[in-house]
Amino acid sequence: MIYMRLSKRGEYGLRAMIVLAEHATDGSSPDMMQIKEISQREQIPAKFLEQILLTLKNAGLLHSKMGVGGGYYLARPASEITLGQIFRILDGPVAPIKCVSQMAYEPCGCPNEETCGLRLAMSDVRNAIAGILDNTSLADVTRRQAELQAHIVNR
Amino acid sequence: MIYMRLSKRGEYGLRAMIVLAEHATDGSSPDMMQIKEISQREQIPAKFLEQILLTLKNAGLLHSKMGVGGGYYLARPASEITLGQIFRILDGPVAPIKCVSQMAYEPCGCPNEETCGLRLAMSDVRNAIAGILDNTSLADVTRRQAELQAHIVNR
DNA sequence: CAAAAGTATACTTATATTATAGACTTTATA
DNA sequence: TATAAAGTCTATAATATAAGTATACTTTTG
Repeated sequence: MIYMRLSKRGEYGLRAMIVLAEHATDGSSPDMMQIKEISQREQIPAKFLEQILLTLKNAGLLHSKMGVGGGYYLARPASEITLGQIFRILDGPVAPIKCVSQMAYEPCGCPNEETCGLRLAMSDVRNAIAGILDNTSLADVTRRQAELQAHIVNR
Repeated sequence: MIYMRLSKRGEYGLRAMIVLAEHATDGSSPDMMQIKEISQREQIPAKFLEQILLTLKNAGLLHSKMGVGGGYYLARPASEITLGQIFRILDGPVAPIKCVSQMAYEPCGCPNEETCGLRLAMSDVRNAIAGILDNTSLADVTRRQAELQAHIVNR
C-alpha cells in the first residue's frame, strides 16, 4: 500500500534540498553542490536525482551552473523555501482527496458536497498537513537538526 | 500522482461506514443495509464495495447477516469507531514515511536517524494526521453532517 | 578541443490499484 | 423442500504509476 505516503521522488528531493540548505549555511566553499556529491552523501540513485533536481530547477527553486565546476544551489535563502513548495512540485497537491484541494480542486461526486462528512474530515487533514509543510522552511529544518546534534554532543 | 492521497478503496470504505452510521442513528428499520443499497446511494461499484465491506467485517468493524433480508451493520456504536481505524484497515499506516510509523516502523536509511530533519518534519505530519483521524468517530462525522444540514435548512 | 557538468527525453521494469467475474454458502419463505 | 436473496471467497484482467535506467545533447572551463 502506498497511500498517504511520500514518494521516493519527494523524499529524495526533500533530502537533497535540505543538504543544499546545510551546505549554504556552513560558509564553506561557494555553496554549490554537484549531483554526484548529493547522490553519494544521501544514497540516492544519481540518474534519478538528476531528474528530480531538474524538476526543482524548472520550478524555480534551484539555480544551476553548467560545465566544469558547475552544480546546483538554492535559488533563494533557505528561510524562504518551504517544505510545502518542494513537496507540491514533486508529489502534487497535499490534499488527500481532490474535493478539498486548494491547488487542484475537483468535485468528487458525493451527492451533497456541502454537507459531506468525509469531505469535512479530509479538509481538516489537508489543513493540518499544509499547516506544517507550508510553515516549515529549509532553514527551520537545518536549525532543528543542528539543535539535535548539539544536544547529542552535550550528553 | 497518487501520493499523500486517500485510495478509492479507502474513500469508498469510509463513505460506506458513514452511511451505515447515519442509518443506525436515524431509528428507521433494523439499522441493517445491503451492499446494493449502499452502492447505489454512494455511487460505488457494487462488486468493489463487496470486497471492501468484507475486509472491514473481517477486521471486526462490521457485522453481517447472510441470506434473505441480510445485510451489514456496525459492530459497535458509531461513537466507538474512528476514521483512523477504518483508514488503517483499508489504506495501511498513516505515516508518510516508514521511519516515523507507529504501526509499521522501518528504518529509512538516512545516515543518522536521530538528527534527520526530514524525519522530524514527517513525524509532525504523521502526528497531525493521526491526531485528526484517531479522534474523529463516525458519530462525530454524522453529527457534523446533521449540523451543516440544519444550518442550510435555516437560511 | 576535450572533459566536466547539467539538460532533456524516452524507455523499461516492477508493482499496485481498481475493478470484474464466477462459483460457493447461508437464510428466509412460499 | 426448492428457490431466491444475500453475503463469502478467490482469481484474474485492465490500467496506472512509480522508480529507475539509458542515451544523446548542450554549456562551460581550461
